[in-house]
Amino acid sequence: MSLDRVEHVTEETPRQATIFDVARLAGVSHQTVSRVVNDLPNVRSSTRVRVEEAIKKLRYVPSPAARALVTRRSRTIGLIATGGPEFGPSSTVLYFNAAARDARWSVFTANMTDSDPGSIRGAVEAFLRQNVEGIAVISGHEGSVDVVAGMELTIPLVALEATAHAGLATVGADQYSGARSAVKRLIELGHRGIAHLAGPADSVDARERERGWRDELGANDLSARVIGVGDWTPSSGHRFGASSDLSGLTAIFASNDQMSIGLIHALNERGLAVPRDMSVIGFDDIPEAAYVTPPLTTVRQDFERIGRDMLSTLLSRIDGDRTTELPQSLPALIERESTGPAPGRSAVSAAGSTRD
Amino acid sequence: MSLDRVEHVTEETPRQATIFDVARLAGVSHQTVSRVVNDLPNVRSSTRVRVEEAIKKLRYVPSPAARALVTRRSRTIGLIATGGPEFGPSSTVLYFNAAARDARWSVFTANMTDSDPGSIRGAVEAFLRQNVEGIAVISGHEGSVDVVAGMELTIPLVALEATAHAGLATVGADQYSGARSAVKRLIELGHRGIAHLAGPADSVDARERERGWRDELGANDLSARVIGVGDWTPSSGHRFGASSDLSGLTAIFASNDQMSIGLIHALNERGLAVPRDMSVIGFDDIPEAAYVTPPLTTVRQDFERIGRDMLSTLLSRIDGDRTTELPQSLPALIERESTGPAPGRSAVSAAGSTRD
DNA sequence: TGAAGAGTTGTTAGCGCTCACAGTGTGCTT
DNA sequence: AAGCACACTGTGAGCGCTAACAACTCTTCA
Repeated sequence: MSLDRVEHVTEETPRQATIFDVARLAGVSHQTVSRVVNDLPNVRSSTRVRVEEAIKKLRYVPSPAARALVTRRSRTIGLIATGGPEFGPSSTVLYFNAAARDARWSVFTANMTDSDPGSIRGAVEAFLRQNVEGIAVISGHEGSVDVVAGMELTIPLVALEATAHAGLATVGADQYSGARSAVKRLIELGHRGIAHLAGPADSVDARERERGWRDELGANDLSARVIGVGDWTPSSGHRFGASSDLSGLTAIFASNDQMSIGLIHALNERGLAVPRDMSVIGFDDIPEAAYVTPPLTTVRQDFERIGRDMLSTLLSRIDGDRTTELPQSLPALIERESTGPAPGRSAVSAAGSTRD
Repeated sequence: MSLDRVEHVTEETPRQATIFDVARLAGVSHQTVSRVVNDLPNVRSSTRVRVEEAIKKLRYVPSPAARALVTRRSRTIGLIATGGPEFGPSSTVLYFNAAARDARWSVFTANMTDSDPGSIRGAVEAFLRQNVEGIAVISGHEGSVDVVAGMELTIPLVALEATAHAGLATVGADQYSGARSAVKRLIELGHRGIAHLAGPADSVDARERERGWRDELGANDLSARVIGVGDWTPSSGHRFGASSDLSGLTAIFASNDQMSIGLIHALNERGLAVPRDMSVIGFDDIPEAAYVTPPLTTVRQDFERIGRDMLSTLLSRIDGDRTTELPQSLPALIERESTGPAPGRSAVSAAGSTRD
């Protein structure tokens, strides 16, 4: 007596119905039930209906464990996210998850505030043990992706990156062009001394933004100067804003909005008004950006699209399709009030290369 | 060809080693291997060592699918998170995940931007199918928890809430006291007309903050006025800041920092300086709070602690321990520059109840 | 009319693991 | 010297499912 689910006076055992229970009720073999459940052909429609009714009646749901055991598939993805609760990555994670839910895939998440190789490897191993069919990495730190890529997995890997990475699928926004468009606008406004407040050195996005800034300046024969390398936080923006030498500068392109906010605050503390004395431009367009003082000019990224693109790329890789193009979205410049015309040339002492 | 490293000439079958492979190599039965793997007693230490060596040599990892199939345990948790990428919930989710990883549990996440009952039920059902052993709900919307609670699950459920919910475990910060302390400080500063910019009506946290504000005013015989019910976003704060009748008011307690930022911006647009004409106090202490203009006085919540508390509460519930006390952390008032002494009484026309 | 063929259904054997229980050997007691 | 408890180890069954194949029931057309 193994299948006796009753036996209890009242105390109903809520044991899940199995494929055999359904088979018995529908008067077919368990295999036929399996066929119906998996939507395979060659089942008479009258039989199918009978089985479906039994399924409904017994509230049968297939056991993923049993299924995974025999098929070696899990319909499950592992997601590695490093970094703190910054707006951008958080949003991407959120929409990646939402997209997976829509596609009826489950996702395991491993969050870690740091990104040391050991933790990442441990997380990947845990995922592997869970039979995930693909891994996604949403990380600011470039190293994270390399660690995972270096593990030579046999399952697909997708990373959030601004540039193509040797041999692995990356999805993201075109940080480079976004940065160039920001700097271009500054130049149009008459600025010549345009500094950069960079993001962390191990972030590809940060490097791409810096490269865009540098190239746009170079294309206009303007000289480039980095006033600091921050860590994305407002407090790092504040730190460099407070301590940097600002001579010859009329504009600063910060690598994200949060640092811009800290930077502007520090500028104000030094008696510099934005944008009168100094224009500031950020990156991301966080929800607060429009409401700080002054409202921030920034480059908007579509995090929802990036998250969803990552998922669909990963899913098509899992389906064996390695040819699909990798999506790259184009960030858009949002002009608000932290930027304005360059102040009178008097202030632009270092703009020796003004020759446009 | 991108990640295809396989295809090696020798055609090694990379089939995962099973418990039987280990048993054969170690010269014991599979059951003994199982004992070693599960750290059960009654295994001679020399045997144990031999088995461990075999495990290492074969790179054996137990199959969770097989294990789950027989034990009906999965060492897995389902996490439901609703709402957008706001700082608070995102942080809680992040630290909950991190804590789970530390405890060697896996977590499935279902993110949804809305919180309609159908989606939530669907997510819970998916979790159940995956044999999760517990469910956590991190949601601004009160309804979300009720939906899950209403499903009468047999597995433990933990929710992020400010108040005890009928019969289910909730973890959170004491929003009520946090709010009271904020309002108390405002009163100490001489304010009498202290309005509230509320959070969404379906948020328990929002209601608790409002209740704290109201009670503290009542305790001081001050009258209460809500200038709007926002949705946590800066833009809703801005909307109410722009349109509200502010007569008789010298301070506003906003239900979160983001709305405070929008609110202050609107105030400035109306020619009101903060804190000279109006003090504003927020809630959460988001990273930007210290760097906006003026730096925001706010009530700090320890999201890391909340996330970790949620996990440990859930885990102890899963272990059958229903008696553990539910952690409640106490938010701390952080006083910065968006609050100041009440302006001259001349402006306080509606403060008829000024009698202390 | 019957045999090939297509459509439909059932049977069996695992997937990799744990559980329950049945053994085996060792030391200690009487 | 027999008995017994205890530590250790092995055997068999079965978790719920799918894959492979066997078997059965109709058509259909020579």
